[in-house]
Amino acid sequence: MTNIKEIAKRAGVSPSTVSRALSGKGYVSEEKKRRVLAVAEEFDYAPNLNALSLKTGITRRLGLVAPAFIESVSLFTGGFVRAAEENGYTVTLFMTGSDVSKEVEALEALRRKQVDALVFVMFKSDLSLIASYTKYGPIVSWQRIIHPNIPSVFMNQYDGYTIALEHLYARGYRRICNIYGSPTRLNTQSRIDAFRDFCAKYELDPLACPSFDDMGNPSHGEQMVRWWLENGQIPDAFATTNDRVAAGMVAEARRLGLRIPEDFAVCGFDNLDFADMLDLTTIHYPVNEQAGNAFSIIRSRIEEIELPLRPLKFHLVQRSTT
Amino acid sequence: MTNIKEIAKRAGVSPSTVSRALSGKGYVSEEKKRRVLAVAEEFDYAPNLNALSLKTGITRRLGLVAPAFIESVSLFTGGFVRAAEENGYTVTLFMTGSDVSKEVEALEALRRKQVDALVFVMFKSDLSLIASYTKYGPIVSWQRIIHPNIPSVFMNQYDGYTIALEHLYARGYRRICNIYGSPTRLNTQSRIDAFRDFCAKYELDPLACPSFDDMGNPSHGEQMVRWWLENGQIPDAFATTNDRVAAGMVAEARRLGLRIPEDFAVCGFDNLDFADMLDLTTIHYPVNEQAGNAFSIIRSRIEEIELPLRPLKFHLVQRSTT
DNA sequence: ATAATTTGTGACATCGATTTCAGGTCAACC
DNA sequence: GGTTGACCTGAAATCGATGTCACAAATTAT
Repeated sequence: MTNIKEIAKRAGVSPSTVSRALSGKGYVSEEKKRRVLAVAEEFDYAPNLNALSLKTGITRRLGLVAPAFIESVSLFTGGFVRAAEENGYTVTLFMTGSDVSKEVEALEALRRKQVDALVFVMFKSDLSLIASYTKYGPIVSWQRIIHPNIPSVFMNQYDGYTIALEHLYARGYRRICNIYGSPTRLNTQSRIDAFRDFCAKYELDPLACPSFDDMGNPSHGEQMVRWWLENGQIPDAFATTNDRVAAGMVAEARRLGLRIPEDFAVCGFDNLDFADMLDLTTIHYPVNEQAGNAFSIIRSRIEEIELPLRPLKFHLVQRSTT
Repeated sequence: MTNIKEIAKRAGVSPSTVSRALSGKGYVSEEKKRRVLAVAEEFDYAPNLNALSLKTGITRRLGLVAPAFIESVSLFTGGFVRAAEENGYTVTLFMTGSDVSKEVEALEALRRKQVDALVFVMFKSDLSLIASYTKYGPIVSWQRIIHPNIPSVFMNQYDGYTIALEHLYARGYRRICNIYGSPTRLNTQSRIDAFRDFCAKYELDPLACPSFDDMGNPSHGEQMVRWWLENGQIPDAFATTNDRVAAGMVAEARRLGLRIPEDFAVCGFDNLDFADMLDLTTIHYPVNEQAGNAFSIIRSRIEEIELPLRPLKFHLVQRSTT
């Protein structure tokens, strides 16, 4: 274990001088600097980051809290880690399985100074509980929330959903069915608003087709197709929560011998990897870049600097399901 | 910042006694113990983990090094993080983008005691370079390698590939085409062996159908389909590197109006999430459990204990593409 | 020539914990 | 009564870095 003291002894100087020589801060004579650098090189010196963290109170480690590493989370994680590493930060993972006690463990890690800040991809805890930890470091949320101390990097899905609806309309579909996620999420409300405004604009009857709540998995998509086959005429098109639901619909339709988009059209949301494989029309959600913004917010708080956030936009990726 | 000294003062004892009271090691009178615990509670004490790491030389942090968070990596990561967290470890991510210098950064993090051990999901560096860091902590590889100091948790794909081939044979396919990954990987060699033995067993002509190397992405699968349409009669069935290639084939076939499995059958490998959505027959690879084994190896080295590894097996998941 | 800076260096305190060590009390045992 | 050992406690060293401070030498300014 070559530490700074060891190097100091070998180079015939004090530990303070070694520290100065290596960090480049403060005055050190050229000659001693050379000697220290040579010795450090020779004895393969590497600073102990734990000592540094203890001394400075800064770890340059960020915690990312997510329920599981399903695809959209992986996308976010990838973008976040890239941004972090480019700026000399490192990312520590906390996997909660939507278990509140695991979320608390992540919060405790912040309190115990294992990480400098946290980003919650998704959480179940009370917002007030999470907020009570902001005194230990910045906390950012991807999940759309409103709280003075916890910035959230959500994108307003009103715009994205409107793009989907306009696209379906342009393709000639008139009986459009909405498949929503959890009604308690703010994003769902935005989508409902988007649909209402869309109907008003084109003078469509918003009641011509029911909406469905709490859909999110492929199995929900499968159920949806079967439900319509048993309960009346299937709508022209479906605007869905996400690609996973849409994928379930496409898969079930194929199994049942239905044709897409002739029998019904489907538009996904997110543009995950597999959307391409399924040839699914979808709304591209720039998750990667958004994760970069989450990092920028955290960094600007930690380093107390202004950082610009990249403006992000949804856009349509048309494929063969509409 | 309530530290142990603060608690000591408030409780009217020495820091040593506080430490003993909280850790439960050594003698402390019942009365002082109660007092210390009460004060710690009251002042919301939480130990500083950096101080602990510095003192003990142990961080209980593990590094996971991967090129990117594509699906199979996410699966591995999920399994690894779960196992780690269950045992009081935390996982820090290093994303390399297959860049050797980024791999070195992860190795340096081990040297600087930011993590206690590393698991490489995949790497490009020289094995000898990585091996030179094993003196700083255990290093485990998922990528199949052979090195005395770096255990690798690979599964022999001979067995898995044989299952795929036997299945295709049982379904009546005789002209079977192999789509391999990188020929330098040991797993590819195992698959080639599996195919040779398979042909010998059923007296098939191993030259009746060419094999393809270096395939790994959906786009490769698409190219493959088009290549066959231009270059002669398409084989009965394809055994592929992974689900991604298989997905590309399925997608392209649908686009071109080919029927699967009538025009050709496809068997994937890995059983990733989207295989289900595509209704893809594939070989299930227990990545999750294997990640758990990777953790067990690391833990057994760190804590110097014996831990059993779970025996893992490939199995077929039949869906509609064969 | 003297005052004021700039440069260069090491001793020492500090970050926040654990752990060793030395010393003290008290009961039990021979 | 003296020895032994369990119980209890706090001072001080330690982990490995940084940074303040005091002091000295060299350089520049007045």
